[in-house]
Amino acid sequence: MKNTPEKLNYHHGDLRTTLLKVASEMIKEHGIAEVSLRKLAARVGVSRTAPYHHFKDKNALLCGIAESGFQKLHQINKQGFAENNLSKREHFSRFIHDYIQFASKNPELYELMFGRTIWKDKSSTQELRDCAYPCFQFQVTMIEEWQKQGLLNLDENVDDNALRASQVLWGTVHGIAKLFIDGIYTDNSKVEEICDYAINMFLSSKDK
Amino acid sequence: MKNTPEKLNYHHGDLRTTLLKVASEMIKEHGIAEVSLRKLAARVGVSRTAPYHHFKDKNALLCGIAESGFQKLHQINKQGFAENNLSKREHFSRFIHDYIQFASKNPELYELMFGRTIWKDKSSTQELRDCAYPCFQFQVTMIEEWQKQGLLNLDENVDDNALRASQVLWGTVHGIAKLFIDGIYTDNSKVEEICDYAINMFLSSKDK
DNA sequence: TGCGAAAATTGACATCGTCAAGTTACCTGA
DNA sequence: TCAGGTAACTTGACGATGTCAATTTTCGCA
Repeated sequence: MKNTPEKLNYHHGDLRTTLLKVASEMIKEHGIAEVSLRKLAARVGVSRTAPYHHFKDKNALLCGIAESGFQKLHQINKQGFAENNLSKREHFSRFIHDYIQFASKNPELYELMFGRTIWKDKSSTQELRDCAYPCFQFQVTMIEEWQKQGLLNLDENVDDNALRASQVLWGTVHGIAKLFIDGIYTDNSKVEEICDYAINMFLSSKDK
Repeated sequence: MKNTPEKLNYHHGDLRTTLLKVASEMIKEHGIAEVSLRKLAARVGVSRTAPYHHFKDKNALLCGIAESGFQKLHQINKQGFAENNLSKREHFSRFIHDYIQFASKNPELYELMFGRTIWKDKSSTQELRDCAYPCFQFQVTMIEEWQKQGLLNLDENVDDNALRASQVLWGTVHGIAKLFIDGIYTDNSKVEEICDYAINMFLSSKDK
């Protein structure tokens, strides 16, 4: 019944959560650039400086939103990896497709998660790092797994295989995602096709 | 002798060029975010609105800078391609390394060239597009060439090979570049190594 | 009941992009 | 030579933004 949150009260009650939620919506709908603390505060029905009692500054709030993005992505990866009626090739394929799907469906969030706004100049929050690193690490571990199983078309002469393979692979999906998100690749209907092509390029010949 | 440009004159003489030059320096030294029209104007020794007589708005000025970036990149690619005492494998390798080198050495410029500031929302200038598309196209053509020569580890079942291969390949280098530039990959000393690994992954087995 | 801390507010400031109106310098044609 | 138009440039102003400082309101606990 009380679905419409009444802002009668001086104390909002759960402003922090509300700010994150509403800001996420604003980002999703109008893009990161359109989010200002003042507009956000207005939309929540609170004074312009109220958010400062819950976030050190704008950057901290954005980090908070990015956190939830990493949680979501991490969860997606874990789900895919846990799917146990798939061949390793299918697992690999699913990982790539899931990743790109996530990026295409949440372009603004993805931009925020990996954009320089946050990571450049060490402006990332400790909490964000605590959220993001396990997510990164999980991806590295997955790829390491496939690499050990000989799924990938890799260079036997390199020692540091696992790390390098995952760096290149992540680079590829990240790059494709970015090129789409930033409007350089424009034909969105080709996303999956490009992914499939990438997957094939990465597979060792015997697994094609 | 007259190396110090005297700003005595009401009419600057060549403000447009100067703005582009100084703005480029500012970008290179302090990053895109630190460039404001006002600071730029001040540094050039001109009033805050003077730039508006040479550029429609800030975005147009940034596009102007990006233009020169694409020209530089295009030139680098052409040079590499023209080098005729290299094997095709070496050509391919050089292309990748050159690209990443360019990105690492001009991170802020690269960010500008491919960032959403410019390409999102069709805010790119016509002149910029006239500069960028040939650059893109050249890359596609090069990759198409290597693909025809059977250099790449690609999927014979796909029709649209050339375009797809170039999209994936560009995605990879772009992604790696971005991950470094945006501060997610932090060990810059490993750039070349990662590139070499990528190159090996892309090469068809017989060419390794 | 009273009091301290937490939550929220208003006021203020600097910075920014950009518009409008005015001023200055140059160039061209009579 | 000079009149006048035009391009280059300037000052003034506006609204938006992030954020600080000082203040007020409310809550929860002793």
